[in-house]
Amino acid sequence: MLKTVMQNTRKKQNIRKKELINATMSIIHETGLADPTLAAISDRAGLSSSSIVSHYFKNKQELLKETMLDFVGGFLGEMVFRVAAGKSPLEKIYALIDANFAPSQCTPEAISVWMFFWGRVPVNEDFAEIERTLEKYMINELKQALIELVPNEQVDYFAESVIAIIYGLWLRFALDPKRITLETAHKITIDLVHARIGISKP
Amino acid sequence: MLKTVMQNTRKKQNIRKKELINATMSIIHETGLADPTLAAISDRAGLSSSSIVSHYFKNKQELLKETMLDFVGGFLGEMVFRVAAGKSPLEKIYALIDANFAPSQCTPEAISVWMFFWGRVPVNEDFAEIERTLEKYMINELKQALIELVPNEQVDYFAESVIAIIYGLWLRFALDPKRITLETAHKITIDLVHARIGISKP
Amino acid sequence: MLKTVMQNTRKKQNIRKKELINATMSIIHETGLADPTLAAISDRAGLSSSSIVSHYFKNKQELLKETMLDFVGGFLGEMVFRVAAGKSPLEKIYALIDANFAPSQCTPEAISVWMFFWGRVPVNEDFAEIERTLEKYMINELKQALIELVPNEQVDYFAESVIAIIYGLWLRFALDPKRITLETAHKITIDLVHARIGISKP
Amino acid sequence: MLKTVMQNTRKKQNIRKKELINATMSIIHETGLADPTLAAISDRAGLSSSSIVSHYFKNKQELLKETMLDFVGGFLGEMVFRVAAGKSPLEKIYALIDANFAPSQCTPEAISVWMFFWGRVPVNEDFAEIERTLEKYMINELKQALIELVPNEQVDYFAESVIAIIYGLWLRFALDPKRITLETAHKITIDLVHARIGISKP
DNA sequence: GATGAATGAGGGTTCATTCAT
DNA sequence: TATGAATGAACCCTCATTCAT
Repeated sequence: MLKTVMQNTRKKQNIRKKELINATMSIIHETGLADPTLAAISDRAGLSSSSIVSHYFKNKQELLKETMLDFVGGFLGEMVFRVAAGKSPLEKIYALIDANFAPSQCTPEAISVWMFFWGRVPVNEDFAEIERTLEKYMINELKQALIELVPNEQVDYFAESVIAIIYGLWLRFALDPKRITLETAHKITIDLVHARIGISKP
Repeated sequence: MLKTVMQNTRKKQNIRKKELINATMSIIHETGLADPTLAAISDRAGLSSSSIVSHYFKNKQELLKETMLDFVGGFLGEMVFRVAAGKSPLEKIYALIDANFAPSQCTPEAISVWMFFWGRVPVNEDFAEIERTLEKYMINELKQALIELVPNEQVDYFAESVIAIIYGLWLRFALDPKRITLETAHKITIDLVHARIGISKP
Repeated sequence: MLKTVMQNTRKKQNIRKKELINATMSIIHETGLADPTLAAISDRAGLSSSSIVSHYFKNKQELLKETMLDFVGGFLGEMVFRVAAGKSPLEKIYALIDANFAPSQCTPEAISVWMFFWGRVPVNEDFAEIERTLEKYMINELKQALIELVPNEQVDYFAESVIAIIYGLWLRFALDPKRITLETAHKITIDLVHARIGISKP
Repeated sequence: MLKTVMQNTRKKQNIRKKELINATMSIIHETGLADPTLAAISDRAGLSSSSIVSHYFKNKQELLKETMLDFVGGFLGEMVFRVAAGKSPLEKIYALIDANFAPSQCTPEAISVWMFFWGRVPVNEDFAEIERTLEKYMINELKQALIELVPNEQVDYFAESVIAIIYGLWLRFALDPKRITLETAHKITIDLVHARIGISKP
């Protein structure tokens, strides 16, 4: 009985936290990557005062960190899941690419948040740590697949190529979504893989 | 006589402006991509008061805009010059890639300024306009070279691939310079071009 | 029966109040005489929410007032008891001095609370009233003893001297406990009494 | 010429700083030893916004520290001067006592500031350092005089007695100025000295 | 009785900008 | 040209208090 109450409380609290996190992402998108203010965030979340934030998060930085953990973590989870479902090495690579260009990552809001995140990585140690984790997982999954497709000594090099093209297309897309469609971006990446693997197997 | 005085004055004024622009870049680098404050900038420029800035620039935004014009313009000029020196289409492409990984663009400070610039493009219309110009020139030079190397209908697609990999490697390098050397980044780009052209000419 | 329940309830309530009062003193000591926050106090008392305080006290000021009543009242009671036990006028004066330097008043926490109290007297009317009561009792006890030792017209003057030296040594001790030991402080006061009475009876 | 300008500027700045310091003391007195707010201070100084304070002081703590340096320093200077003017050891002790009860230290505002200062010494390290300096000088002057009046081994003990009675009377006076006049306080101290020296020379 | 949610006021600080000199 | 003075807006954060459960 007590347990139920506590779970409900816990759940309720998490719901409100999630609402604030969502509000944060929403505001980041809306104000164009500028530092979101707590006032705007709490207003968006339907709360009346910015002081409520400290009820749920230690401070602004903590809110931002948890927002990114939620966001990047969501992507990471989806990616790992997709890759795991790949039957062959090549399929796994495709899955990884697909994850990067998945609809959930391509909404205007998601793009804004990614840009916000990347732009702050060099300044924000919390963000940097998240980025390191993200990159570790991505590069790891990629290498595990590549190792069966290319000579050992070329794995690192190929992995870097694939990651780079994904990041690059993402950046291009974010800088001006009208310049390139996601489909094209997706295709370019796949083609690159083909080309690289093609020339690596004489 | 008066003209000479005015020219001197004008020249002097430009010198001071350049000093402030350099100070701006210096501070951007030092404070880690955070919004530089006028106080920090004027201090770095050896001026004692931040109010002096409005003698040379309308406001902070104007200073930032001119800083980016100076910085991005410098890169653009160098790039155009290098490409023009290329004897063949392929050489021109190499030249364009070389320009992107040129030493002048790879100092820690230059990397910081690039990141600052890119991160603000979605927020700052002035920056966005500069970015559009930059991209127009780059893509133009690239296409002029590609048109002689690949079928017409593939030019856009190839150009986008090359630009994307450059941007991607840049982003990777900026996020963590220790993860990849510029030499590797350079080589990956060149290899990509080879691979793409390779598979496009069976 | 009902009465018993109510008494128990009343007793329980008083226990909780006392816990909060103790917590208040504990926090005052720990945070170094700064204004204690209700959050810190309720946390120290083992309660999870600061809002519980208003169940037991009207508001923060009331809690502080009752804390001081408890603390100063404790000292006052002890002092009155000690003085009453004195057999002669001189013994009563000694008892009064002893009470001021009694172990219970000399713990680091007690010193902090005294300092907090004195420092707030000029600001806090509740505290001021408590201080007036304290002083009234002390000076009264002192004068009743002195009246048998010195000429009538000098009683006020002597009383003031003794009280002042006690307060002064206390302040000195509180400002830096390492500068003077309590034993020395005690001795100085006794000596003063001797000296004063000595010269008053040629 | 330039020097004159700089001096004027410097002087002007110091004038404004002094105004803010005076405003701080004024507000401390008026709001009854509570932490003065920058808004109240700048308002009192005739400035419109609290932000101006950071033009002259790093932050609030710095303003408070300099206020106390100014205030306590003023007393210390006066005391040292008075003591130096004393012709004999006894005169020097009288001078020290006089300094403590000098009119400049006995205005209602001065009393408030002293109470504010003492109350914060245990919390504020800057204040503590000032207090240590003050006490060092006072005790030093006192001992130099006492050494010619009482046996060597009693100097410390006597000095502590005198300081304590001064502090005590001060505290008494501050807690309720109506309870004791400064004249009486002064007389009590002098009498104590007589009494102590009297009994020390059998 | 006890908890967590929510509010609103207030404070210190930063900063771009304007103005007088 | 250059400086220092001054302003006002904005922001984050703390905290006592109230309310529903």
